[in-house]
Amino acid sequence: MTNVRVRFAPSPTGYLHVGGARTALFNWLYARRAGGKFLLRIEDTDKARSTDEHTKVILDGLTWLGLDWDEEPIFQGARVKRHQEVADKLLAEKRAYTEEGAIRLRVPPGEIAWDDAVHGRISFRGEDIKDFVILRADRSPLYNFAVVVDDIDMTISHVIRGDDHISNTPKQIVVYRALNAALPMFGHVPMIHGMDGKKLSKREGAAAVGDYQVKGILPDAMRNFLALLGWSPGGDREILSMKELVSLFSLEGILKKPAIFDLTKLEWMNGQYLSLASAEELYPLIAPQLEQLGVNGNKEAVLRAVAAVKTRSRTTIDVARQVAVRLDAKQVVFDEKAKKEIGKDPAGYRSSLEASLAELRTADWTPEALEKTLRALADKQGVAAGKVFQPIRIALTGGTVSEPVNELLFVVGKEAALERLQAASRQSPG
RNA sequence: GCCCCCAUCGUCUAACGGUCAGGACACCACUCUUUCAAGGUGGGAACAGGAGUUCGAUUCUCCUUGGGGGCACCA
Repeated sequence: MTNVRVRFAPSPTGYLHVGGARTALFNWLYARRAGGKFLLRIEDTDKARSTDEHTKVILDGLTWLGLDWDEEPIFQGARVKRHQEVADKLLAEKRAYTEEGAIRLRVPPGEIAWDDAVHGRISFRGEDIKDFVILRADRSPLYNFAVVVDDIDMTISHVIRGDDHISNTPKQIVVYRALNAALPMFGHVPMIHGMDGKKLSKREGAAAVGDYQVKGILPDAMRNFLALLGWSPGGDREILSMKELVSLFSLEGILKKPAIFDLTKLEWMNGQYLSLASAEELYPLIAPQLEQLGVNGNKEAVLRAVAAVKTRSRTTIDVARQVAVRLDAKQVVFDEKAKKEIGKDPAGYRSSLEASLAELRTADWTPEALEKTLRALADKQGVAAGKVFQPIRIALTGGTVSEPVNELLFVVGKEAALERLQAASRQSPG
């Protein structure tokens, strides 16, 4: 048993920012590593901006990333009575005073320092900090006060949060002191910046984890990528499972400098996870997207197509698009490169397809047999194998990139493939 | 303006006084191949600057510069 209790305390604003998601992940990893509790507190005191729907977005985002929590989430808005009670107590003890109806907490002079888990010792001076309001005239509590009251009541042992809270920490320490409560361990993790070096904004594509879900990123990849932004287990490890992350995580491994969010590397990592995943695992993610594209194929066919294309894909959207092309001729769109290839020699393109068709009609429809058949055809005609393969690839997919053509034929299926080749050999596309 | 934090390839990072400063993404070249956004091989690419401490600093200290964050009766 440990008494490690960490919390993630987002304010529900309608989306889970990647920075917040990473903070949640670090808290979660720390809790799980230590065998402690991971708790949630929703900072919903700003009623104008917070709704149940907004809270749900946060919870869904965490769930998507594979993060679970241990007790029912606490809602800060439901605790105002408690905040008022504590503020009144401080007032009675003369640690706070009234000013224009509001209650203001005294900040005594002297050093206010703590040993930060990621930065080491950080020190402020009480003289630099003004007495601050903890309860408004309408008796609603303020953030820096409410968080501490809640953290104390929840017996939070470690407060791991973004760097932007460093300058809130001395104020919060003043509250802990006024309440005679022991300080938790504070750890301030650096921010995540966009490619411009500034705070990550929606302008650079996506800033919320839900956006990446929509973009076709796998949760495992997202989690792996996020974990490595501002944290390192040391050494060269890159692809790390949830289990490995838990066993390797430590506060000491958190870097001090802000990290820049590199979408390209996220997509690369996603590609790695796509290659690793089985078609069966990917199926539930691909099927809805196919439906959206208006493609219906039986599961067997979809699985075969997924297996064929996932290695060459970076997102599940890529996968779905390519699967769609293989299952439904209507999804075939000729891209620029393909048109250019055909344009070089339209007659040759068609005659090559006709020759292949003649052989394929009677061929055994297995990848091995198909390759033999087509290579034999190329030999017979005295041309490079590519002359035979490439027109088929273009006719079948509308593009110049795919898995090996024999596998492609197999995935599309005999009947459909022959139809498409037949059609392509008769007319050159747009 | 005041307070605080930070500083290794373009980006993510390794290094915890002695390394030809390593890996990954991206990029380039070559290679494999029937194409590639796949595989393989190789290449260019960094210790912000200046003082110290030390036999020896990327590593420790200080300064400068640069970047970031915060200075609410927001969270």
